[in-house]
Amino acid sequence: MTASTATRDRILDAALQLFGEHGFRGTSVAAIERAAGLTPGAGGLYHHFRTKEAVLTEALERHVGRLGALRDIRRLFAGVQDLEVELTLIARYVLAELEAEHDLVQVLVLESRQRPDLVGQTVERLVASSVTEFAAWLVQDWGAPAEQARATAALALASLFSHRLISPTVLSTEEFVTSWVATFGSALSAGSRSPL
Amino acid sequence: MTASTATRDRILDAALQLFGEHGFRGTSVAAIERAAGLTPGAGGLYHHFRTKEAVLTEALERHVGRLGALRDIRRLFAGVQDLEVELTLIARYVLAELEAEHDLVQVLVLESRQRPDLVGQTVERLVASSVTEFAAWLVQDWGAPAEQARATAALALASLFSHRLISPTVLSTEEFVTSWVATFGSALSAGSRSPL
Amino acid sequence: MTASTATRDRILDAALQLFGEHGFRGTSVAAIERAAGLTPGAGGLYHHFRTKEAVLTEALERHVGRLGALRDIRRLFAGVQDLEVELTLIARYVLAELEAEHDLVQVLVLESRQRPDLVGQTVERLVASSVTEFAAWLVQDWGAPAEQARATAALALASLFSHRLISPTVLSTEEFVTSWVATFGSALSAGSRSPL
Amino acid sequence: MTASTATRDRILDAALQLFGEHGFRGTSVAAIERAAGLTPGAGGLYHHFRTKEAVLTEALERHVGRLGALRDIRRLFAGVQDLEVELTLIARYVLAELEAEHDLVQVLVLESRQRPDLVGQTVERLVASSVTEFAAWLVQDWGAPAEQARATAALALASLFSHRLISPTVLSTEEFVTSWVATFGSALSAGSRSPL
DNA sequence: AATGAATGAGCTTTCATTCAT
DNA sequence: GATGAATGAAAGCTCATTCAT
Repeated sequence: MTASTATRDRILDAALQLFGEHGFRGTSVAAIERAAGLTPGAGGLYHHFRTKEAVLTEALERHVGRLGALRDIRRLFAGVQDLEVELTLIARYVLAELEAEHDLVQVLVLESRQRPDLVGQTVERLVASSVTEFAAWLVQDWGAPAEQARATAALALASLFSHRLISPTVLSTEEFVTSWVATFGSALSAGSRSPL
Repeated sequence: MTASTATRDRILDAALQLFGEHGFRGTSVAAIERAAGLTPGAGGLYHHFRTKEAVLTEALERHVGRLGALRDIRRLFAGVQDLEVELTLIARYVLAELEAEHDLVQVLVLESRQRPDLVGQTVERLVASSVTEFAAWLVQDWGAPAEQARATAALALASLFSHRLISPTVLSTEEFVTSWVATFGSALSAGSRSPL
Repeated sequence: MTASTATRDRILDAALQLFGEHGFRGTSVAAIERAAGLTPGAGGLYHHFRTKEAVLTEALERHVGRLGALRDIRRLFAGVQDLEVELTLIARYVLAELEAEHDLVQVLVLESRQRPDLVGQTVERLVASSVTEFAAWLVQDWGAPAEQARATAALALASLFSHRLISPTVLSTEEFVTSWVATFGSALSAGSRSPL
Repeated sequence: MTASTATRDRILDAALQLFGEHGFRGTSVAAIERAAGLTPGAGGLYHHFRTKEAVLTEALERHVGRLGALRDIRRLFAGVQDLEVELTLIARYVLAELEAEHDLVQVLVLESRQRPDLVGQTVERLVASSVTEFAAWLVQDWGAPAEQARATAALALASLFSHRLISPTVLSTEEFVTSWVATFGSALSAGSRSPL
């Protein structure tokens, strides 16, 4: 079972990376086996998973937990006092998470249309809970009006999600973060004074 | 020539839609032929295109021009006087364009990793020019400081690009637009007074 | 009909050459059309021939007549008096004919197994009549014993047919001819004196 | 390994035969599979060979060694004393070899134009070494003058190579051999007395 | 647990042939 | 007489999956 588990994990990691690089259809079972150190094409994968699809499902389940860390925003950044400092920390943290789980993100992007049930729901849940957490933090720690908080949180996260489209071609990550903090910092300040 | 051109166009349209739905690899030539009204599997497509890949290339070329309309921001929305009104128009316009060319956007997202030369460059050019145009508009019409304009424009467009991730699950499009206008409107007002 | 005949002939010539180069199956109708100056793939060939096979049949018929010239040995080389001189002329003539109709020879070689009825019989007839003519010449002009003449003629022609296998790698054509004349010249002299 | 090797060999044998009968292009992978006892069209062949072309290459390599036996002329027929007896043995041996490896010979003939590098060189090497061996035997055992020996050997083998064109239509194999021995026997005798 | 072999279904592409223009 | 378009059939090859060893 020890060896078994090790192989299982190697398969899952290899698969997620390959799925992220070439998509689900673009990745053959043989390629996964090769990347996991098994003989390609010999079907060794099927001792650990019933189908190729099951590999995807389990790989997502296994990795999605980590991205869930986005939900911990409130816990992680409570009590720093200064809005701009905290926003900067959050932006860097979210971008770092997205980067660390880039394979996963890529799979989610690539496969969400093909597997709305499996992947689509995962994405929705992830986005929804992140927004909710972010919004709650804005309300609790910074006294943002509830109506506005959710919308601002959604917008702020939305722009972070598109970071890869902007950086590094159009803007460096640093400039991106600075601008992000300034924009949403000022929006929040303005908002608290006179909510939309 | 009439029938020929008609079939060609039908193939291109069908292909782009299918590529957007199932990706390039996930779309068979037979499926494209069927969607274009040809006998599936009979290879009729090859009377119009040398390879399946050539279909992708031409479909992108043909449709990218339209999305290029994003570059016309300055021309379209000059002279409305009121910042909030103009921003609202812009947001709606960009979202409508993204929606109208959703097949294309989807293909760009799905295939940009597999075909960095063909698709990746297209995306980069599209994003870069949109940001540039938007920034120029901010500077010329609203006196935004040049340094800040580019960063704000990038951020504003980035959040629009992620709209589909947010709406309708988390926020309705209307709420999204309202919030977007408020956020970037206030950021710009604040920015002009005291640039970063 | 004039233009028609011209196109017909161009098709036949182009086809025979291509068949010789790439075989019957290896030559597409489109390739023949292109080589004949028609639009490839447009089926123009079918205004002149019912099928691709018919092109082969007619091309063979048309060209086989020329190779038949091998049968004219007797007429061409009667009365030169000197055996070695005449044999040299014959060798060169046969090799030149084989070279001139090399496309045809190649087709006969390539397709004789696939089409024993069409091609195989042609080859057999060609070989048989050449041998007969050559033997008759040996008997009439050089007094070779009839029993031996046919066998020697067969052997002599057989080695000429393999000339391409030998020249130029192993022997130059000149050396080949010289040796051929010496060999069969001496065989005939020896034979007439003391038949096998 | 047993089953594997058996299937591999069955594929190679089936392929060579089919290539000889219908040529390389005329033989489908499915046909080879069927002839080798695999499910036609299922691609089982590709577990043993990377491409159809690789099957040809390996089949040639595997069988060419046997035809190489033509090079053993000297060793096989040393010391029989009587020229006519030895020539008869040689003729029968070479014809038997050509007959035994008729599939191979046929492939070499059919494909030498399409694949000059793979097949053409094989043929050239085979012919050249046969001629060289035959000539050496003539020189060593029968004192033939070196200049003449090579040319006579080339001619003698050339006529054997064309045997199939002659027999059985024009001459029986027996008559062919008898005539061959007489012709080249007398040429050699004449040659030794008065070399060209 | 891993492998070599096999298979059914699918893929992209080619091609001989037909037909309306 | 020639062309553009279409089609049925088949080609070489890939692949997810199964199974005996």
